[in-house]
Amino acid sequence: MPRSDEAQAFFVAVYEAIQEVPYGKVTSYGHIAKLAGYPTRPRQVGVALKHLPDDQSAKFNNSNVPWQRVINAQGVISQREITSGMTRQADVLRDEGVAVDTDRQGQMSVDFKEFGWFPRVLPSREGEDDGDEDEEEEDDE
DNA sequence: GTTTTGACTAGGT
DNA sequence: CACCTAGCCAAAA
Repeated sequence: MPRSDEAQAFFVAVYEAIQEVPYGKVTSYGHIAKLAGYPTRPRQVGVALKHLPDDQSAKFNNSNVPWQRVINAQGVISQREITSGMTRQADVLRDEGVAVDTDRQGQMSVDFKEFGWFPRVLPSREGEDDGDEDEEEEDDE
């Protein structure tokens, strides 16, 4: 629970933005920040998620906010204090049909190209030179 | 009160 | 490509 009203407003904006992420897709903290109207605070998005209530009776909680669809701009599930949380996130994503690959360093990455929400959050614009790019869908803003 | 931390990012070296 | 830095700002210490 945020202490100030201001922070609470931010939390709410973030949670609502996250609820817009479609099933089976992922997006970045930065993109959520922009969508919520606070383009300079991707970091605080992480804070909001960290404090997402488990309490199912709360207006926003870990079952009505698809927290698992938010990963970092590099397409990787961010490391956090509670390591098991990462595993759980990967698990839930796979359950949605999102392919999560774990590399040697224990980094769990998602192929943004295939599962990214908005194309503009792609970490890099590879493949545009040879035209294998699968082009974007449309979005609204 | 003040200081440190951190589920981030874009840009610079 | 691998690091480093500066912004960021709510929580926790």
